[in-house]
Amino acid sequence: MNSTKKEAILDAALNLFVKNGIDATSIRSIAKGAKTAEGNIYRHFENKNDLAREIFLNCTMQFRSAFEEAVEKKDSPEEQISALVRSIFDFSINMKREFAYIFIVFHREEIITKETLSKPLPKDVFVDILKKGMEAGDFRSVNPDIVVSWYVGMVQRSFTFLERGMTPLSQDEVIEQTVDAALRIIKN
Amino acid sequence: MNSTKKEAILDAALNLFVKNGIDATSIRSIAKGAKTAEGNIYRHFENKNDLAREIFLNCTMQFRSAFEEAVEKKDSPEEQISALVRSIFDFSINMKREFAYIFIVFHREEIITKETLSKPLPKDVFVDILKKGMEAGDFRSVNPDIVVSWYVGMVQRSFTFLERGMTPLSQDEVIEQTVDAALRIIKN
Amino acid sequence: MNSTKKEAILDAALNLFVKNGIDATSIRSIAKGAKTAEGNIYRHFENKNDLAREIFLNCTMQFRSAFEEAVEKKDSPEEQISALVRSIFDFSINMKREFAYIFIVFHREEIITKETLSKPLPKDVFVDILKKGMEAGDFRSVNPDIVVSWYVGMVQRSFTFLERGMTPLSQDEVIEQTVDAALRIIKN
Amino acid sequence: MNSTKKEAILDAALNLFVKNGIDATSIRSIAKGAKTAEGNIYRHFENKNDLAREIFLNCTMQFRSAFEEAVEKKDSPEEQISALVRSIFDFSINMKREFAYIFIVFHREEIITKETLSKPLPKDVFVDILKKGMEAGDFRSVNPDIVVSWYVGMVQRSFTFLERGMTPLSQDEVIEQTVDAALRIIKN
DNA sequence: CATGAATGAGTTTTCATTCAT
DNA sequence: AATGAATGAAAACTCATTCAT
Repeated sequence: MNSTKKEAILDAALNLFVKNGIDATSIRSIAKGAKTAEGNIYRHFENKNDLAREIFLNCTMQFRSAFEEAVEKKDSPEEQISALVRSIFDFSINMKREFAYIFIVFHREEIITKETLSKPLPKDVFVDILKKGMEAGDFRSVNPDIVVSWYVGMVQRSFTFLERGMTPLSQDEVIEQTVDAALRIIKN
Repeated sequence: MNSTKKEAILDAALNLFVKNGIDATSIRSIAKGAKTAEGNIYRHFENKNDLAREIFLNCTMQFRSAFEEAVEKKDSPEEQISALVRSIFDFSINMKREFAYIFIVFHREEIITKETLSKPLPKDVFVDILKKGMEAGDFRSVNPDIVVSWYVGMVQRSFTFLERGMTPLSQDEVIEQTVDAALRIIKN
Repeated sequence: MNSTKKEAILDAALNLFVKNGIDATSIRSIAKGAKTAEGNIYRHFENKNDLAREIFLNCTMQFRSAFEEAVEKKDSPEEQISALVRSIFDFSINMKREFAYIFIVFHREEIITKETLSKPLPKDVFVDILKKGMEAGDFRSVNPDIVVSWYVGMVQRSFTFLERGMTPLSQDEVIEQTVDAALRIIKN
Repeated sequence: MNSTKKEAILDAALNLFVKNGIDATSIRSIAKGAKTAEGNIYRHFENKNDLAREIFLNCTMQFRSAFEEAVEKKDSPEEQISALVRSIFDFSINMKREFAYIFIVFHREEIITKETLSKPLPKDVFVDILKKGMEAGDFRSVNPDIVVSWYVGMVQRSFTFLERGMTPLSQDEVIEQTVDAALRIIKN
């Protein structure tokens, strides 16, 4: 499945980081999971933080790609926003590890340096669509950055409620209603 | 400030947990912060997780109290919801440590056991108001649990964007617009 | 049951020392077992070793008393030796804690100082009978100290074999045969 | 002397365990004695109990080998039993650490699990010779397991008396008389 | 007399990282 | 390139002992 040792290491590390947390994951357990030797990890990554950072960049890239794909198939801004919100849910379900990981590391400044955040981020796709929709008069005028932050927060937290059994709704109901709420926020 | 050693320990631990994360905070550093001996922490708490759990319960209790106070002064459901959303922001600003801490521990199952979640939670206050507003016809009919999850997610993530400099808006602007968006979601 | 706190402490300590070992028994657990406070133990004993030493002296005194009682009822040296060997078994069964404890501490020089061994010891009773039996011509001439050491060793180890299920014999069979063997060793 | 680090650890640990007891021996002191780092001990052994267990197995293997060698050179059962009892003394003198250690750990169930005792034990050699001697009519009929337990107990305790200065006999006298007594127990 | 909070040195164990092979 | 033994600092936690109340 993993063509190279490096990929095997990245994959094993992501698994363990999400399952047990970054601090509770030892280099030795990553090496075991990747079926390689401990010392070998240091051939591919400077240290544990460097490894964690590279995983973060992979995850955000995939998140961004998911957004780009979601938008491509749709025409109207409203449909595009629907598709985008839906794609956050899709990502959080199908790429559970990657979605969880992004929020696990996001506030760890030893790992996510300012420089890391200077690369293209997932939210940029969202912001572009919102801007177009506002210009076209489909959406009311709001700062698009804050809208994206609302959307991500809504999905993330409603998903947590779902997982923790804190809401009686089904997964599909949560998705439908969140998409609906997202549009209510910005429609004229 | 801290009348008892136990309070000093709780206070120092909260400081460090929020600043450096729970795993990266050693018992020794907590002892140092509380100006007590390491061993003494174990007289008051079974172990590190037990300490973390007690802090969580303190924080959620305070969060809930903040909600209850916010609601008291207002009459109409709409004003009450505005006040509640605003009080999340207030709490996230004035009780920064407590607010941050709640989300830091929330998904750590070694600390937040099912039993921990069986106690009265902050969101219950919110849910009550939403139900009343729906009955009174002020709000459209949506599952109140999911609405609360949206609100908390919106505030939490927009606050993170604010802190990380990812939005050009001022703090007050973020608050006003988030309160506005919150009402748009549920109004008829 | 324990008329004084001191007795309660001695009793709780003996229990725990035999069950878990001396090192693995904390002052706190003794205090808990004796339903008193930790600090209170230091009112009655200088330190943990002092407590362990006093228990040892109690146990050996009781062991010695058991020997004295066993001898009293018998007349001939042979019957007396039989009764004594039997009484080691009796003691090892009825005063299991005390018997086990004696051998647990015996080689711990921090606890059993040379001075401790200068007091009247259980084996002295044995030695007296053996000497009398030799003088009377009932027993062959052997150093009585070494004979006692054999007897104690035989009982102790055969009892261990019994407890560990390493012999198919019943408890009574082991006792009878050991008494028989003890006599064979010294008879003319 | 120790070709590998692992052997150095085993050797240093045995020294300290016998000298100070297992509980009173810290991993740090073992590491120091073996001239290695503390952490390295955990590469070779799971934990302290695991280390103690491996030492026990080494010791009993050597004890058994000593028995096997002792028997080889002799023909008649009586000579063989004499040689065996003598070899317990030899072992207790020349392999003082190993002999002492066996009895130190024997009753610690965290270390000597039932599984540990399922391996070939020293006493088996003894039992075989006794059985042969009984069949040949040289010895009276007694359960051989209990006889071995007597022998081991006699040697062990008479040796303790010797070391503690509790008998006026010399080492050689103790040995001769114990061998003599051992035969008296089983001869017809 | 009794209590139990406080101390701080000590214990076992883990782990990121290095390096000889 | 790959391995995994070795290192030693640091972690969580324990405990005998003291002492203010």
